[in-house]
Amino acid sequence: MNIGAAAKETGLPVKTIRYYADIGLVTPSGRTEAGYRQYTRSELNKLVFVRRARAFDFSIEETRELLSLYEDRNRSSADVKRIALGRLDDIEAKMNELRALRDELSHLVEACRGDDRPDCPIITGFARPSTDGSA
Amino acid sequence: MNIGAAAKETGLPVKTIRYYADIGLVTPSGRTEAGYRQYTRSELNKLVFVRRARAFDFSIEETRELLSLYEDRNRSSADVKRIALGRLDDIEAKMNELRALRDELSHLVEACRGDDRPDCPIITGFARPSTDGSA
DNA sequence: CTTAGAGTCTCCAGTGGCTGGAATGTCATC
DNA sequence: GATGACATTCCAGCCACTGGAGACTCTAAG
Repeated sequence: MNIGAAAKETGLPVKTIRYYADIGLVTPSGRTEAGYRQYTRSELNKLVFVRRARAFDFSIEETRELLSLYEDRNRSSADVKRIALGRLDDIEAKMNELRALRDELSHLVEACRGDDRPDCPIITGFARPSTDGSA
Repeated sequence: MNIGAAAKETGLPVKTIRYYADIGLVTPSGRTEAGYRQYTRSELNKLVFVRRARAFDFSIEETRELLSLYEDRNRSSADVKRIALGRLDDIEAKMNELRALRDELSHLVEACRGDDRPDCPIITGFARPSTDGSA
């Protein structure tokens, strides 16, 4: 199967599949005489796996690790769980960060009249140094 | 004031301040004979403003826009509010995305025994194509 | 057989927002 | 005058692609 068809099957852009081949994440089983990458059903499965893992914001390196576990018939589920839990922590941390951001920003937005007058708590809120106001 | 002192005052790395000068976000008022960037109180304020805006995940271009509003004595607060509301929408969207991610991933994690056996719902969950399962 | 168009190849450059490092110059202090 | 902290420029790298140029290959139509 050519790269274009593989792209359609997996929902990944052609460029991305080529990139994954370049970095050795999912390498095609072979090439045609003309040099066209050939993908088998098994590689398509791996590509889908990668797409899903990436959709969960696993990094390429984490995905590579998960992929090797995916391919390892003798893996322990503990190995996989460990990685997933780490990712879950990252997600929680990011969410907390965003929540704090949203709360602070929405306070500022609510305090702002949003009319044609110049006074704006958003601007003044940004101008005052909240972190390290030593000077 | 030299760039190092400006860095201390504003809480920004020297490299970053230099970068902001390069891209014309906050340009130093002048240079010494030796070519050292000189920062005035006013530019320090702008740098702090930028640091705060960036901490809110405003992009450099959004920050540039906010900064010009910050400098504009005749701005309307509506202009500022519009930008901030857009950012707030981005934050909400990102949070929803992360929430969905977390929920799905934590389902998988909960279903995984995490022992030395190979069966792992995380792996199988990734392997099945959830988006576009046309093939 | 030719031609057009779609698909594929490689390679290079750009994205955003810095960050690290090399090589060089300057300033203050001993 | 030597040391060390600070400054300069420029180039490269990060991440995970993405776009584009220029060349080749395949397929279908005429």
